[in-house]
Amino acid sequence: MEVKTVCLGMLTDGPASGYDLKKQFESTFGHFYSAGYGSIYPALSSLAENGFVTCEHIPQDGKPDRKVYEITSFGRTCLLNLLDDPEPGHKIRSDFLATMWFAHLMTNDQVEAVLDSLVSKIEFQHKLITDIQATYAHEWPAGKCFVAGFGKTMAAAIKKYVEDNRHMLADDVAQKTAAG
Amino acid sequence: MEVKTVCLGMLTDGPASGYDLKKQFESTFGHFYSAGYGSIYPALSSLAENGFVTCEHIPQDGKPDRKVYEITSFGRTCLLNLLDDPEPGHKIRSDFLATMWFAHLMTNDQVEAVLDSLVSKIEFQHKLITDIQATYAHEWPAGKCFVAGFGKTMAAAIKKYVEDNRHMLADDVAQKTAAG
DNA sequence: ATCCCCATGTAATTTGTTACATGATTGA
DNA sequence: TCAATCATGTAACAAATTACATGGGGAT
Repeated sequence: MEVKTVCLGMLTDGPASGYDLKKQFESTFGHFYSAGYGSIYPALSSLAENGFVTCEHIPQDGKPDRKVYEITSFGRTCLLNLLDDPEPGHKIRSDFLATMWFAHLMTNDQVEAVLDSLVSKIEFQHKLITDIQATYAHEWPAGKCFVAGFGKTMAAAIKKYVEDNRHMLADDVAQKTAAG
Repeated sequence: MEVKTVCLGMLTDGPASGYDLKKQFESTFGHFYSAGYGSIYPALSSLAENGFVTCEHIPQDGKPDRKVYEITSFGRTCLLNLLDDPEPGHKIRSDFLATMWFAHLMTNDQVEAVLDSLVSKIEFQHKLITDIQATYAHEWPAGKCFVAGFGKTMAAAIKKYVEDNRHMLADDVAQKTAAG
């Protein structure tokens, strides 16, 4: 699913600016989808050009005009078609796991540092989702609750797996050292 | 981490062709990193051009020459540097979760179909890792065991989460129907 | 017959990332 | 005074995906 489609979907919750959408990409979508301004702004322009959304320019003092986008009924219809894929992807691109695959080529300290970094990122992610849930979950439809719960469950599973199994890696390095 | 680096790393297990590496991307790397021929062949050419690997052309009858690549000691040194990043990424790009985020815009049947598709993909992935473990785990260093275990644990956690929580989504659609 | 496996590669296209460019307001 | 927040956008670049192009051998 491209950034365009996600932006269009986000606008079903009400009108918003590119800046607003970026915040949503960082918060609620942070654990499964990312997009920067360089993708969002062109996506919104393109959506507006093609009549999926309308754009209202709101002048502000000292800042560029705030451009608030609103989904059109045409946009809504198209969104439903775009969401219709019965087999949406779920892809992991993990440099972390790729690195661990080659752990035997690294020093114990390097491996430990990588593991620590992952755990702290995952803890941050878990906390972020928890905070967002506390604020918004009461007004969310089931799908959003499902997604947030998914993120927390994965974060918890990753943390537990790493903590339960990181000793394997240390042991392996120790053996290398003993053998070498 | 780019495809080039992963290919270089794979070659530390011994000489291999692009075709061989592709199989590895589909099997052991399947759950966390993907690459097609369109990325792999150019990556190997580039590695050879820059002296990270050597290439032996093995003539075959009826088929194109098999090109077997072997890592050089220079390539090995560079690989260690490339693996040195203490904060490797771990990114999810989930059209599945994005779709579920908008579940309230979809019909119950659509949501169910998406969920079924994910579960069957995840089951396939879990089985694939299990089969590979059965064949290779005894000769694997700890890092590879860690990565395979990670994949299985995630697959199991996803399956359980979806099965335990999919009723939420059905209920939500039922409410929509009752309300509309 | 037909399909899958073997085996390589290029080129066009799509997509996204990063760096650049600007600049006022607000709170610590 | 310094960092963060607000607010937009373009252009260059990097990277990967997809489609195209070829073709024999072996199994069912």
